Amino acid sequence: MTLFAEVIVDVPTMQTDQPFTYIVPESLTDVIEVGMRVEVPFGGGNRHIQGFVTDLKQTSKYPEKLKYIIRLLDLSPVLNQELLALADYMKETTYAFKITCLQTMLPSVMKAEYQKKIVLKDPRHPVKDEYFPQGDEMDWQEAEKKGILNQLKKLRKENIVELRYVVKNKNKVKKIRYVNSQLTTNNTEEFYQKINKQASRQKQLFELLRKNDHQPTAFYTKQGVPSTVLKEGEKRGWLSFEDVEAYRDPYQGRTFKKTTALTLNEEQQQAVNLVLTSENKAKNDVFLLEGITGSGKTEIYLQTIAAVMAKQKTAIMLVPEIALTPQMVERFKSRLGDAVAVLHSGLSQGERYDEWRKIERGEAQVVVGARSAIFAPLENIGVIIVDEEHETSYKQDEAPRYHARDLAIWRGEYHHCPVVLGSATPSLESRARAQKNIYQLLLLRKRADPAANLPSIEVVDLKEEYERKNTSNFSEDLQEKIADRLAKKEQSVLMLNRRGYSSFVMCRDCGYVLPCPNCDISLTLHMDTKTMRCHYCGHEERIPQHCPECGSNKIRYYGTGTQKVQEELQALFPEARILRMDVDTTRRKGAHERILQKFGAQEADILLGTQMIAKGLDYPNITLVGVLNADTALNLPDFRANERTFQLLTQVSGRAGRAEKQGEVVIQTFNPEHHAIVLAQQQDYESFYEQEMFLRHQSGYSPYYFTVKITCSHQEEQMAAKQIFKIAQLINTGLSAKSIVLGPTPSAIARVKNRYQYQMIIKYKKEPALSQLLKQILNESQKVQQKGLYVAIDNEPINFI
DNA sequence: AGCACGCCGACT
DNA sequence: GTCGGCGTGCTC
Repeated sequence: MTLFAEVIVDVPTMQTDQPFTYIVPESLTDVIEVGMRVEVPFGGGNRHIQGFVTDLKQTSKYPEKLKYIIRLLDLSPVLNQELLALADYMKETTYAFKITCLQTMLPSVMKAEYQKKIVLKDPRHPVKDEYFPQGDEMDWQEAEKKGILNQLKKLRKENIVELRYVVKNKNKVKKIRYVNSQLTTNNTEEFYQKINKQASRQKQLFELLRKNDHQPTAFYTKQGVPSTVLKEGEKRGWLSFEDVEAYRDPYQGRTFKKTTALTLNEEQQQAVNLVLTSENKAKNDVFLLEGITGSGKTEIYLQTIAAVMAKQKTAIMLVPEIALTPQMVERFKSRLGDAVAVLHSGLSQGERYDEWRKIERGEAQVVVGARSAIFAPLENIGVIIVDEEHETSYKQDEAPRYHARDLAIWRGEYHHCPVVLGSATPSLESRARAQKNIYQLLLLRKRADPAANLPSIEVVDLKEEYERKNTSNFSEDLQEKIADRLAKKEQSVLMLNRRGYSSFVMCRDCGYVLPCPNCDISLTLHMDTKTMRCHYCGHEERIPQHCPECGSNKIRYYGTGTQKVQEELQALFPEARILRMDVDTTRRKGAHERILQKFGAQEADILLGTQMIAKGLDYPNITLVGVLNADTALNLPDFRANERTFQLLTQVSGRAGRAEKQGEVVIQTFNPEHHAIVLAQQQDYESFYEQEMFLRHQSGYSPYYFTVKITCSHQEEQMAAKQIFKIAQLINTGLSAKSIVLGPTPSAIARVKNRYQYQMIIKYKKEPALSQLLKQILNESQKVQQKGLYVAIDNEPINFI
């Protein structure tokens, strides 16, 4: 009986985005399984590519003659039924190709590389000497370099050489060579006699082997035994070698001091109990854990996971990439032990693959990782936690544009387990769902450390500073407080908000920022066209010379750099030891950690940085936090600008006074009466939530409306524009009257990598046919595709720019 | 994506 | 008359 395999091939295009049927050769019928990677012939020539088996059947619908699977690339499936189903869900919701979804779920080493080779069919053929002096095959690229490609192409037509495609499996398993002693009480004396009296190294090895059996070769060479002597030992029969599979472990050799659970306060205990009760009942509840900074959310996670582990179940814990600091990893490893696998961007490809294998084999019970850790191949999941659930890094900004939070909820449903979304400042979307009882709200109002008080927050109006002719980045208040900390040998953290740098225009006298007349957001400065533009509706106007509000001519581009600020700061406090942390100083691997470590070790008085310092900083001696410019994020042309500002200010304020010493926060702003700033000062998330929801309702944005962004790009501006307007027409005729279409308009960065971008945004409440319409658009734009025209659909975009 | 097929300009 | 340019269409 012939077996057929449905295969998703590694060709990410619309036309090939479907399973292709292949015959399973008889030799593989017993071993092939759904979820394995295979090598298959595809298209003209002898082209071979990688594919994923998604189904096995006894019959084939496809009548033509089918091709055979060449070989299996795996011994066991790399994707189980759950993850294959998750890929379907991803495809539906992100409009990505199936193959892209599948590959995204696996470590990058599992994506095949292709090598094209030219092979001489008969090694005795007379052309061998001329074209194949060594061996009977040659890389295509090598032939190209040598300039003999055309000749070889001719030989191919004459059937003398052929093309061969090699699908290279990059996932290499690391092996360590172990030494097993063959010495026994019976033969030891005999071997000893055989050692040459002068051969001191051999004697040393002999003694070592008697005491230390089964060690890696490195153990012996470290003691001064050369590898040649080890080989000699094998020859003489004292020892044998054994290659043992090993993991590349980034934490190898590190020991983590075991810690025990901290005592929970009533609120924390209540949260743990509710989540575990849900787990016990195998319900797929989603909890929104809303807790002020320092309320001990991590301890709740740890104890919940520990309880789940005790039931022999597994857990996933997602954290934003930036929060995966050594401090955080240490906390998990030391509490939960070796069962913790950690996945983050700092790992090499090999390390990542090994962590994945550990999980896949069931050797890790807990996975802690950034966005992509949601694809951890765990079975029997008991709880999934998404920490800092409001973080935008959970949304991938390239295809497939998935949101890890959504996939976490999907997996929770699949496993009938609770999902915990944690944050001090939940996204409005999540908080709104909690309001509607779709999620269960768990509130933490107290700091876990009873000695720690919430910091006091002061807002400084920079307009007043300017009136007093202080045009520096440091208000008098902030300067005084920094001086005070320096005197008391306490630490300060200063944040320079770089978001939106120079992209908007503001009046230095009154803080007025040019808004869009139609959209309730600020206009973006486009230097290329010297205009102010709205990204939503396409409104365009001249750059103003005078402030429309107060008539001042001090209206200018706003923004400043960390380096400049550091110089200014150093001039103000010549004796201060300043550490700077921004993209420039953290580019090198591990630089981020080193700076934090240095600051933690009190080797600096002031840490000056961009928003990357807002997270994970937990040092007891920080008693002052200064935000130099709270406004920049506020003025981004994005309906989430208020939310981001509030989140950032809350986050960074939480760095101050985490222990007994009282913390102070100074927020410098041109908009002291803006609700995002006032409510951040009052540390009142709930009021912020209500006010912001009101604004979202008025302006018709998430969570009241769903959004989809469509982007067209092409090297020629006209092509991109033409296509987006064509799409806009299709959308406009296909949508109900209740939905709103913004644009099309050129994207904020009108040209990226020499491609012009146009975008439009669809806002809708209920549009059951939209998904189908979008798929059709993708399909058709592919059909009429002029070379190099790309259409991208971003469902629930995070960045509107 | 990448290959074959096919139809037009510059060469032996 | 042929070699090779790249526009089109298809891949189990």
